[in-house]
Amino acid sequence: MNIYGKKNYVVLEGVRDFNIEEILECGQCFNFIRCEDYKPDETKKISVSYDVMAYGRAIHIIQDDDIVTIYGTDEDEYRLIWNRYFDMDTDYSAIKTAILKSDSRLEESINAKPGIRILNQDFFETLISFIISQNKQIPQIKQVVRNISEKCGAKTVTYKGEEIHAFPTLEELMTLSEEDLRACKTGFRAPYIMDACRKVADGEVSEEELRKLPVDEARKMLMKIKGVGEKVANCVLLFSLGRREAFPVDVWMKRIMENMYFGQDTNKAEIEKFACEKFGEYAGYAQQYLFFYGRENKVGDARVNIKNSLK
DNA sequence: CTCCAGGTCGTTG
DNA sequence: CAACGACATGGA
Repeated sequence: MNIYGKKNYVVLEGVRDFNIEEILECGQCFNFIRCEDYKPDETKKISVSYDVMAYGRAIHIIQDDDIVTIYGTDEDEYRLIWNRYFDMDTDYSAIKTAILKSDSRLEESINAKPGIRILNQDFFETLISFIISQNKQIPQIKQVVRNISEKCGAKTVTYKGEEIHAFPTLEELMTLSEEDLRACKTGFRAPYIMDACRKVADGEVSEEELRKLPVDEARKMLMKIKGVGEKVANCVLLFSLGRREAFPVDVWMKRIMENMYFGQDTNKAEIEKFACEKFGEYAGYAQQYLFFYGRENKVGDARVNIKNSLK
């Protein structure tokens, strides 16, 4: 991959295993805006463009096959932040090979979304975002993340010069009362967010410690926060702490795994254990390919199965 | 109107 | 420890 840095943008050429739409829309990240006003160029196969907010900044990304242009940054900042954010130093073709070696039946899922990458997101933002995610749909999670950002996140600008708010830091979020949080439509999760802020501020939950601890102990530490259970903890481990062996099991993964491996109702703990043994250090990657594919195809969704059986 | 959503908590058996 | 309702909110 070649990197061309200009004053206000960076061009990546020869990018492999990278599809910005798949990366952002696969459910790991909630802080981006799909730019529907962008007019696709039929001849160049440019599909969409995105504003992505992370690490207090806003960038704009356009992809044209293996050329990715990131506006609102420069080469130094790219190497400092975005290279790691997009997990660019990881060889995804090797990962796909390893997963297929564990089970060749994942080929369909991988081929459906071959450009997925697991982002390295900010720890605090990921923690709060996945606390919000419980019992909500993705568009609503994104809306609440926006509400909170606009309420107390620092102002920054998009590549167009439009004002936008970054996700708040711990200190910024702690200026909000429970009532303020409820006004952001966090609902019953408001006290959970308060507890997460308090425990991170106290150091009872420490990013530095979490990065050192064995994964099981790190998960336990995260679960000391009220509103953080097994699934949310695994999402934080996978999406912000680089623990690719974590395998979050939600309603979708439950359906998908029951459909693929168990053929009957199976509890989440058993599914997680099975997947971790099967995919090992690549469990998190496997989860993401399966999740996105299964969700788009509504695998195991009772309502869809009924519809299909009526045809 | 009813049901459900990238769940988790608190309470019961 | 498994089962189950509650929890805010909005869309189907």
